[in-house]
Amino acid sequence: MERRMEILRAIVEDYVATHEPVGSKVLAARHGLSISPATIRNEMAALEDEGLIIQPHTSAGRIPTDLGYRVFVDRLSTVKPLSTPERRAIDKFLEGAVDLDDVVARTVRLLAQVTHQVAIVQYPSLKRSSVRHIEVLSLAPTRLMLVLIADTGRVEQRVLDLAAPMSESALAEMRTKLNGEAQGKKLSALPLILEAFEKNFTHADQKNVRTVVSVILEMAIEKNEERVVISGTSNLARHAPDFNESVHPVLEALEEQVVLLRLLGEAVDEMKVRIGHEQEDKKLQSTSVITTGYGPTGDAVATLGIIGPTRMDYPTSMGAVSAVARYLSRFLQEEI
Amino acid sequence: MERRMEILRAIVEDYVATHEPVGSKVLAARHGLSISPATIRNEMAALEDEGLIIQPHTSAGRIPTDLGYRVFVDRLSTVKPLSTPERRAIDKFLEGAVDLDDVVARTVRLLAQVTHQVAIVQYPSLKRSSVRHIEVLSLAPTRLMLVLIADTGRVEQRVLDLAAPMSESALAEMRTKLNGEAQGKKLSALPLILEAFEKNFTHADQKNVRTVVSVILEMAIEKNEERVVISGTSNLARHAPDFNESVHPVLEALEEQVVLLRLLGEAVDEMKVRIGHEQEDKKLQSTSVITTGYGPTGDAVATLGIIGPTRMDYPTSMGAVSAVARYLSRFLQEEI
DNA sequence: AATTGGCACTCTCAGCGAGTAAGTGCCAAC
DNA sequence: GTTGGCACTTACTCGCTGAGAGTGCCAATT
Repeated sequence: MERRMEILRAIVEDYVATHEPVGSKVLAARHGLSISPATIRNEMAALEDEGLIIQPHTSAGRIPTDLGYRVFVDRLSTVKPLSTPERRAIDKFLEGAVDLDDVVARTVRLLAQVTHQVAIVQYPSLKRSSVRHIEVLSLAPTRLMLVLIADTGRVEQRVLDLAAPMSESALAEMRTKLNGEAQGKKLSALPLILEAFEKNFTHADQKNVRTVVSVILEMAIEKNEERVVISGTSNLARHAPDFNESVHPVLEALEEQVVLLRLLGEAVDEMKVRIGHEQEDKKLQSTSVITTGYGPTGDAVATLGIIGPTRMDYPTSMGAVSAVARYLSRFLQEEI
Repeated sequence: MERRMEILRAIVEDYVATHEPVGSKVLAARHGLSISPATIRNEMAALEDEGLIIQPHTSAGRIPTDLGYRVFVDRLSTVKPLSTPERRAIDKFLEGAVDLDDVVARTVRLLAQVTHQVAIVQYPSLKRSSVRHIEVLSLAPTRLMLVLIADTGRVEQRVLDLAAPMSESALAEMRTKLNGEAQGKKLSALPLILEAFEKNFTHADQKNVRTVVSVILEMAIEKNEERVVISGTSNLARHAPDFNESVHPVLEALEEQVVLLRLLGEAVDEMKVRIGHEQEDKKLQSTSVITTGYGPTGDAVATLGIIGPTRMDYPTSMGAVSAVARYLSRFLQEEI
């Protein structure tokens, strides 16, 4: 049994490296297995019965099935660590970042470059952020700008029009009370906290305050609650033949925010690998996705990952994803 | 001569529609040209001498060269207007937009959808914007946030750390004077205007003020001065065989901001078409690019456009690009 | 002088058959 | 349980051929 798994491992590694179905003879030769091709053939027949490998046609070697990759990945004890120059590259890539947008943009490019796959990085989730500061600016008598700054570094802003002008003193009062109520609180708690907020104000101001509160809630909860950036789509075309006929459906799927968000899922700490048909999305069933959470505090506040052909180098890719997430978390902790 | 151009037009239209080299016989049949295939063959030989069409091989029909498309486009007197449902779709697409980010994001998706090509939209250029408001927020004793609001709707923000704390009154003074100096001025004029700005302050504050000014200049001039968004890359894969062998280099080029910016060029009002090898970028020489400027005031403050295979429907695509730019300009004028 | 029909010529493309190489499954021997 | 041997299956690569498309050119026509 153990030997059979060893053979599966060899098949996966060989196939990933060569992109060609692997036969019993080359397997015996190339890997240091001290057994004959005939024995390997017997084991291969068993592996095929178990649904872990198939032959594309009778006279060809074997290739792993999605299930085969799954077993391969599950039996991995360690992911491959990055090389020193790679680690240095990460440091250099991140070091000049000036704000969150910049960090995220750099990270996604970095991840695409290191893995040679499509990379996706989610912004820290507003849901898991707390309010650091809410600012209210008066741009014109009936026009305000709201700026919401979260502890994860996210900054959301919106311009809004008021029905009636608001005095500078009322504005200042609102600003103070708003921060008094909201600072340090989870964004997801804001609807409850600000429910009757306008009661604190004179009747004349209540309508305006209500408008402001509704926009704040919109920023915090409804609107682009989750943001995702993507990079390295050209890598898809590089291993084009891997995808059933065409990269088109894959590209199409990656253009939809909804799909990406579902792909990343709820942010959790441990690394997740979804292989081929384990994916719900039909268009992505010739791809595998590796994701992991990241966050300044150690708790995951968002997810990042890569998408590539099912025939990918899982140990190396998993190593890269995990390393980039770790570097990013540390960077956020120090800088934001 | 006129007839010869008529034949070129027919070849281009036929080839764009069918994707197949067009021969003299079908040309005579399909288009209402009242001349015989033999005559057409003579004219075709002439067109080939002029470098406007070629045959892929001896026994095939003719296809237009880049130069052929160029002549075809230059002789277009009118672009094709959009259909009513298309126009309605544009209105509907834009109407719910809440801020500039939203408008730009919707526009780029819209343009990709209408043209079935890759769409790119540049944010209004900061260079061509004026200062509407500069805000300075105190997040912590030595930590400020600067918000720069431009008249084109762009909002840039940055967090910075001060070397020493700054009093609330000094901050207020800086805010007032900053707006006094800068409001209404072109962003490109800021370096000159703020050159000796710190002289207005007490010696104790000068260092901090200098820091703030340098960050403002960075926001206004150096950093992401130009931003570009892109959409519809999956459309590339749809007409994949059009590109020399692979979409890979094209996708690669489109991932580089620098390339995109060069592609869009300086914002100018009139529509520009660049065809195949007219492009400087080697990777894009199997594509054509259609761009035009847009802006709330009628003056172009930025550029938008599409990228597709050289074999594209120019009249329709040009119509769509121009229409979307017009709608966007009007929307910005009303809303921002 | 321009246009047209006819025709020989060229070239691609699809289909076919044969030979080759790879790899398997099975069986008998170890 | 492992191994070597062997017959069998199948994809892939050529070269070949015939069909089809389209041209260029020439002589006849208007």
